[in-house]
Amino acid sequence: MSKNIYVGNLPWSATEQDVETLFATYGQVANVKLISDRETGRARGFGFVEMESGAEEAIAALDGADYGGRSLKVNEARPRPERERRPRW
DNA sequence: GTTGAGCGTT
Repeated sequence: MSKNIYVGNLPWSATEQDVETLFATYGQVANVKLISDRETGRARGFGFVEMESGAEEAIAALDGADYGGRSLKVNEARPRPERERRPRW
């Protein structure tokens, strides 16, 4: 099973591979999802990392860690309200 | 050619 992690305060030039490499130091990274503005396509500077293992270690190690001259914000991701909207009929 | 707290598109 994997664990969802929220990562923020990322540099706008950071890529998913950068985050994956960073988190892969503490565990197995299953998936990386960087959020960018859907309308403009600009990077929002935060994303989500799904880890198979070592998630807590990565959070503890990377939360507040200096990356790109900025302090990273790493935490467990909140559960998403809904993934898909279903009509009631 | 920009910006800076936050929780995501399927």
